[in-house]
Amino acid sequence: MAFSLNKVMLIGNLGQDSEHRFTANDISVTNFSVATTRSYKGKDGSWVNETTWHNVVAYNLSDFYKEKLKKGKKVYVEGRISKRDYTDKENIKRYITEIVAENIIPLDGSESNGKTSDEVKSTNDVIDNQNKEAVDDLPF
Amino acid sequence: MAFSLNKVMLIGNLGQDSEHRFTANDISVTNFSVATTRSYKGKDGSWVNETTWHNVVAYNLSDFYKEKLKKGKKVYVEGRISKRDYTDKENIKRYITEIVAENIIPLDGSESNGKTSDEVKSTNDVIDNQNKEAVDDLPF
Amino acid sequence: MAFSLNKVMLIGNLGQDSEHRFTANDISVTNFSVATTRSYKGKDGSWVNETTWHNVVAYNLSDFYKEKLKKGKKVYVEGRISKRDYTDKENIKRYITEIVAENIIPLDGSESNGKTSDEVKSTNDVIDNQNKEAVDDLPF
Amino acid sequence: MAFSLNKVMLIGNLGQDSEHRFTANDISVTNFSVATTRSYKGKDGSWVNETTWHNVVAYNLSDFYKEKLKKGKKVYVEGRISKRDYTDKENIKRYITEIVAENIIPLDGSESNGKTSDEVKSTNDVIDNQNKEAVDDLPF
DNA sequence: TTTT
DNA sequence: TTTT
Repeated sequence: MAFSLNKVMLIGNLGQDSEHRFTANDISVTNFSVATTRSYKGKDGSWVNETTWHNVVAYNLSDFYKEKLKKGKKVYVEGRISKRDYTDKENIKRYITEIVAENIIPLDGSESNGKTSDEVKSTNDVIDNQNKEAVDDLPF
Repeated sequence: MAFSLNKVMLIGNLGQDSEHRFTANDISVTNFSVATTRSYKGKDGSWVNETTWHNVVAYNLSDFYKEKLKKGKKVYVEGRISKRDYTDKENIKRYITEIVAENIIPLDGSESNGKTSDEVKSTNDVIDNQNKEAVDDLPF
Repeated sequence: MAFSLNKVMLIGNLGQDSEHRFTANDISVTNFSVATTRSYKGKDGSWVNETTWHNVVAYNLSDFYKEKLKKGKKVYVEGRISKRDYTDKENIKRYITEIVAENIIPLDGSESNGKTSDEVKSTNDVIDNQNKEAVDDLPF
Repeated sequence: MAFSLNKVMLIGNLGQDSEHRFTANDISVTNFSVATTRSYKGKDGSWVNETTWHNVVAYNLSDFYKEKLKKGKKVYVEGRISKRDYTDKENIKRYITEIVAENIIPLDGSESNGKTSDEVKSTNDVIDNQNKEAVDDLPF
């Protein structure tokens, strides 16, 4: 079935600097968490803030994006919901829900990084590599 | 911080009939699961189908929608990602990720249900009740 | 500035069969229009239906999709807003707003077309060709 | 038909300060334009930037949002595509495509405006007034 | 657990 | 011009 849609769009701030590693296949993997907050009026009429933390994983990000993904920075993330399970050290099966990023837009001021848009290229180009076959078999 | 975005859009099929219950506060709660499938080329060049099951919860759905949400039916769901934890019967803390539906569009043929659009009203109207204060304090 | 987002998502029905042509560069161009309808309560309390027609253009669609895009069929279209101008036969400058499709999902029953998913491939693969350089220079 | 979807999501910068007026019915109307830019590789291999200007209209915005919508500011706009026609001063029938905003998120640094989130309330609350009947009969 |  |  290729006739389905699984799309997530987030705008929020990073809780920590993003973390980077490489797989045995030399795929770059970036992880970071994004907070979104919903405000609603509670029973007593006061506003309540409810924060949700989203675990995001991005493959083959360029250094340009890695440097942008720092603690506190605001970012737009578009991707898909992915679920996987693992067994923790206490031998309990755990389930994880992650957002696999397919497009990232840094939303904070540029702080004059000296890069031209020619150097940066489109975000889409940077991330579309995730669909390469090797990535699809990553062990996570 | 109300300046964030947490949006999910799904198109997929229900794995089972939706389930309905009422809370002590008389809030109608509907649960169902939606499958989305991603196809990608595996290492050996053949197409691989990867299905993700999404748990969806909708508040205060009208009977019209409840009747549409049957096993196998295709549906569009727009909502937000919500996470909560609970302790299972073995006293293990478990985390759940759900989609809280804010808009639902049935995508299957009408099968001539005889309702006029005046009777049905807008989906948005039906679901926007979820933002009523009572709902925000549901115990789940 | 590559740090922007221009995304459109439609679910609606085709008003007519899609039309197909090829450019001098041998790029396949598909055009069709999609209706979306919004219902709202008018001043007198009765429901009013307001239909908007969206002009959609898709590049390099496979025959599989071309055959699906027939009058009356329901479809999901994801793409971007594009504007262009031209001078009509009365020498008046006209402006056109189109949706350039980047993903299409047929939403109507399959009517047993006999194709396997291996033959069909992912919609994304089919349409991602639009980003090839040749397409970006199409004379419209 | 309430079974359709017409959704637009933009992230871009305002070309000018937003403009505000009131209708005879005392509905606040805010207009502004947002630029999005797409980068693609042209035939000669160099990057080409293609900017699209989107006309956005928002109803019943609070002063808080009006003050944020200034020239150059970055903003997220979610809404629907709306088309209307009018006859210009040369008696030519013209067609306009606008984005009717249903959610707006200012994306630039807060510059310490001294408002608490309690004062600001949710963006959604601010804008959902647009669905009030009076608005639906605005003469444009 | 669905669907094509 | 579609659909429910």
